[in-house]
Amino acid sequence: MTIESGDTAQDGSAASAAVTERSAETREAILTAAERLFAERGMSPVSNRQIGAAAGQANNSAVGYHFGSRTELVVAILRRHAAPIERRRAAMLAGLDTTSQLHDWIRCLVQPLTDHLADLGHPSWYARFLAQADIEPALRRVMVDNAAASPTMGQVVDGLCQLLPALPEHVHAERGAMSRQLIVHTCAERERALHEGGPTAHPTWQATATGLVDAIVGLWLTPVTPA
Amino acid sequence: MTIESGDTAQDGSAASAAVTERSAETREAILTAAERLFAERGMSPVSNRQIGAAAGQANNSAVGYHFGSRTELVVAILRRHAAPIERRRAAMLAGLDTTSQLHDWIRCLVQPLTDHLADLGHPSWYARFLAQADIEPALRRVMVDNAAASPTMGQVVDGLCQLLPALPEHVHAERGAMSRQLIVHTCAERERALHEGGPTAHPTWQATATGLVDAIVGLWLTPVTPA
DNA sequence: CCTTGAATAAGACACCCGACTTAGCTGGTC
DNA sequence: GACCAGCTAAGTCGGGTGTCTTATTCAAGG
Repeated sequence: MTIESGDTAQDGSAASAAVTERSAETREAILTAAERLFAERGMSPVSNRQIGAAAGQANNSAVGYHFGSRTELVVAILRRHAAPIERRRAAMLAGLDTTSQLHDWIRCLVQPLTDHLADLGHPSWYARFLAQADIEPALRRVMVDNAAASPTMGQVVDGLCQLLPALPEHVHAERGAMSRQLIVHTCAERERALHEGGPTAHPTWQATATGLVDAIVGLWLTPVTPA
Repeated sequence: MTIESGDTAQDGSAASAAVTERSAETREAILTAAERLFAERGMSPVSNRQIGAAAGQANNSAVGYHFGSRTELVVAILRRHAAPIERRRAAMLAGLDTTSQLHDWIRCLVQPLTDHLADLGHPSWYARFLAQADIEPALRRVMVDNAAASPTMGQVVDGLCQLLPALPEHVHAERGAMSRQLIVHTCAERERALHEGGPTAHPTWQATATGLVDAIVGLWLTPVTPA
């Protein structure tokens, strides 16, 4: 039998604390292993067996037992990072006021992720994982749904709309998509360079965020060539 | 025995025109099938057997016969599109002069691809294929090597360097990478939307190019926040 | 002490894959 | 006409994978 999605099984009263704790530990181990393997090799070529083995599980179907489907596994990885990122964004939003510039608002878009990546230390895999999930045709929908579910993200978008020049609806949508792509793939590229020991454009995640904010500000403020 | 990479086998004098032509036809069929399957499902989950079957080949190892390795298959797909794109870029470069603006040079970066995609008609898969190859860890190197081998690309970069404000070396590299990411993934996103019948930011590839050029110009002209 | 149920271990089964081998077909060469 | 080389068809084989089934461990409760 598989566990119902979402939380660990503690329905009724039968589940003991020790058991659920052990389960939670292996869940974490599986999530960590899966995130690493996905980032390194991509999603599809990594089998559930390999993930389980990398997580120290001898059971063939350990992954299937704790997470029903592949999609739920990905969602669980996203959720594990979403919480701290949301917390950072909420804190940054609280520091804004009516005198804040466009830079400050866009920084709320970028820095929660880069700070989180910096906090993860070296090596990290989350940025590359995000890039993989962003491309995988079957997972894009999960990505955007997960992003849309973020309450702080909505606040940032609202704030941006008031500061930005009036733009046609389709240009607004286009540049939003571009901003997302820049953030995800630039972070992934830097993380990859860090992992391989190659050269990086910026010495720190903080500097990377600054470069990204500059670029995205320019992207939004550039004039629209009429069709 | 496998064919040596590159062209079809016509060493010595034994190869007849009819045979090589038949071989070229199945090569084309395999390339077309592979490009479509890769774009739809990603690289790794698609097996050589499936590609061969989709190309109408009954042989298990048809792909392995015509293309030695997986990488060479990808390179062959890239090369098939590279030629017409190069041709377009060369023609655009010939139309530039000393009065050309930054917009015009950056258009030489974007429009050869978008025009090519428009020329492919509907449905096309090349943009999504590029995005997949850009992410696949094992294929990134092939991508950049292939791009660096383009002579017209070098001319564009040279032209841009003269028009752009003086930028620190690392910022220059960063924004170049961002430009590439924007082009590839924005085109992939539009192609995906076209394929799924969803809404698109722009009605045509031409308009998409204009939006991309605007964004990339803004990206390059935005001031650099000092560290 | 024995049972209960969750979590894991260990294995069985059918399936698909890549690599390899063999055979058949076709069109040119001598 | 015999021959040959390139291309394709068809099949074999070992290995990895997902799913399912059974056995084992372990803590809590009667």
